[in-house]
Amino acid sequence: MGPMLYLVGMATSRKHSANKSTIEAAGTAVAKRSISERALGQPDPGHDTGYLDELNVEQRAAVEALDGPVLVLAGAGTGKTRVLTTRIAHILSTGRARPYEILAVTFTNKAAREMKQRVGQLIGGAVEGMTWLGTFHAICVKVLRRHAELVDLKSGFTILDTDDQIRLLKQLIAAENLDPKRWPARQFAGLIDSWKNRGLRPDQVPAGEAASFANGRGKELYSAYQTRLKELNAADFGDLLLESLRLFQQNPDVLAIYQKRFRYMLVDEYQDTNVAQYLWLRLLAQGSANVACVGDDDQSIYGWRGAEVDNILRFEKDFPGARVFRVEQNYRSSGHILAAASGLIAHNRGRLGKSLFTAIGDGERVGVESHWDDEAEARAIAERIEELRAAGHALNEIAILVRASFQMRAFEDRFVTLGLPYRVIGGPRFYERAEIRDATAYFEITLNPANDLKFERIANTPKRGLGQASLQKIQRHAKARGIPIYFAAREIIETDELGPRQRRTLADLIATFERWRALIDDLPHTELAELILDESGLTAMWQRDKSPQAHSRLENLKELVRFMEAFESLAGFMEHVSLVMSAESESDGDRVSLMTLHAAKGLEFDTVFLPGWEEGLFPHQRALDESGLAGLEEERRLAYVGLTRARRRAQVCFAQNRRVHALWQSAIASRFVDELPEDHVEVVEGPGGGGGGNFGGYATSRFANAGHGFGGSHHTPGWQRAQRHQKSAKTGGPRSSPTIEGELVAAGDVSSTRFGAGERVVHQKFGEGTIVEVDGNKLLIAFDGGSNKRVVASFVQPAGSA
DNA sequence: TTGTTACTATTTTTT
DNA sequence: ATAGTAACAA
Repeated sequence: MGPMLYLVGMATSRKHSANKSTIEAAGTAVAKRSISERALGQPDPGHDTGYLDELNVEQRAAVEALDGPVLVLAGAGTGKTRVLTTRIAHILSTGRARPYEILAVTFTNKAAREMKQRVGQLIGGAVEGMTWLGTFHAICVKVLRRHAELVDLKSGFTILDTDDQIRLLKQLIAAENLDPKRWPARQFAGLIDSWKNRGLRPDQVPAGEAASFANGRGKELYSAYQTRLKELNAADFGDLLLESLRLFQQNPDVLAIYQKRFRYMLVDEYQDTNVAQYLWLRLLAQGSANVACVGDDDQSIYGWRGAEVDNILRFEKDFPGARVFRVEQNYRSSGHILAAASGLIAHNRGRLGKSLFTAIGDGERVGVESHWDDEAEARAIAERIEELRAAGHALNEIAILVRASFQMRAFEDRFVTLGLPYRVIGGPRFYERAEIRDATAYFEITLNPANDLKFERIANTPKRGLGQASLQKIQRHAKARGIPIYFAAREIIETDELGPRQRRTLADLIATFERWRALIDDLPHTELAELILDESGLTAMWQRDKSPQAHSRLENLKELVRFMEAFESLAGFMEHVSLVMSAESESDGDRVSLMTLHAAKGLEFDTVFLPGWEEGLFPHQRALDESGLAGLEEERRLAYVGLTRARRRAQVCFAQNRRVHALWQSAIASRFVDELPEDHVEVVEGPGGGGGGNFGGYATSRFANAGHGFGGSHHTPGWQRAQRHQKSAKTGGPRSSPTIEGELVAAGDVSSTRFGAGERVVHQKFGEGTIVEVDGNKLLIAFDGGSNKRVVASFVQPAGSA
């Protein structure tokens, strides 16, 4: 069905007659396109603009509109980054600006890196001159370091990470004699963050909101927090933006410098900007007004952390004379997938409207399938993956996108038992891991003893008998003398304030730091780092640790030192650490990717599995409760993002029963499932097609629709239902028999293993255990953690073999 | 000061 | 269920 150029998606927006014309325009685009494309295909005489030939008409128009405000609405897979990078190349090659006169902002370091690299491909070494290409935060830091004194900071200010922030807030809450249980620091951190996202300083917070925390003392507390930050010469992430905004607002002369400097401005993912970023940008754009924002309102999925879709919807009003370009040819997905995604997103009301089309052809329809529960779901998907692999598909081209990270467990369990290589994307970032934070805290104090929060972090890590009692004494002394804790500690060891034992350990610690500090200039920084890791006892601490992750933590520490080699000095490295909170390294091997939908934005795969499309989970109940219709629409955009990640195959599924927390709940299909346009969907119906051998019970756990599921086929005993009613069950089936039918796969590789029953082994995820039974290449292991699992032999190692 | 037990919250996540 | 945290006891 369908013409070569497949047209999909209706621009659905109540407003703008413009959208109507979009539909019509899209209708005629097929014919017009090829003609105008040919017409424009001729190289523009005069300039060396070969890079423009790579673009289609729409992209090219967006690139060539250099003057004045421009909004580029670039749908999923339409070459958004290409437009941005080519635009930069165009500005440079037409001599409109020098590299350092272009401001290009992204949200993530990854995006910044990619942009830099791709601009480099277009224009060569000149990218190095693009000093103002980076994340909002990185650019703000750069500005703030130059003018720190104007916002009550010193140029060497430190950037607080989340841990530091929480620790500080805890202290403040305690100082105000508030019940830390009733007023958790975490929650307050979130509140402050949301204020900062909206560009609100303490005096600007609406009274009602400020009163909502700490018995109405929220505002005072926020204010106290800011004061404390200045005392510590520190800024949190929100401050980077907020303070540079204040800098511009309160110092017109400084603002003028940057307005003049940035002749051209480009913003990536504009739909993700928050109010503070918007205000910041608008101030700067009042200079040259050559601001180009690229984004897709349909992919705005970060509303919950302050992003304002409104920014993109309002663009034409905010930037008078703005021109809007739509880039609508999708180069990623085949027809049915794109059509399904477009049909789904058409249910949203507040959107600018786009009609994506693809020339790739119809391809496969989007599969819709239901399963009995989350385990059956994982089993079925893993099975499909095995099939794809057997058919020659690379695992790297397969992804499973979930709504919430707890869903990953079922898949991980399944993959581990099958021995299917997978990788989890997202999760705790490298620099957020405890061992890395501890290590960097030691580095930081060596460089900068005045960093109180870091000192507090490691004073008793590893445990050295300096508990909170001692720490409090030091803190009190520091406060009384008005000096940083480190120096207070150095003074207090001269007194009898502490017990003799604590006094000695503290003196030791301080002396060690002094010794390290003396070595900064004499020792290569990586060697110093290794020395610090050893002498601090951190290495020993993890070597002693018997938990299954201890080994990987040690690996991480080694990785950290390796990572440092890329920097010139310890100080250079530390500056980097505070801003670049990611260091992905493991991209090796052919693996299935497992991640949240949020983490998937910007990625693409041949095959995408979208499990868990159930009411309450997706759309998530909380999104609905907290944000109503807006929340629902954001969830729908998330579904849209998920579908549009797929190039050739997308498989949606939902479970009829899902364990939420501890108890089983019956689930109903997500409304999004029924919003998919029927013509582009392939429903896997009923148990009829099953009968896959002896394991029919699992192979046939596919029902057309939940709700009507006559789930009681031969292999679905009543215990599930029983479970639902009497949620007492201690040994729910899943736990005690995790992998009854592990035989389904891995049958090809039954070579005996080097293991025997009774041997001690280590598993990366489950820790140590004893082999109970050997069955081909699969081992039944009683893990010390108390669980019995069946695991493929290649996933374990003999215990004790480092 | 450290280790134990009780209690609670549990979407998404960058900088 | 479970993990992370906070109060409590040794």
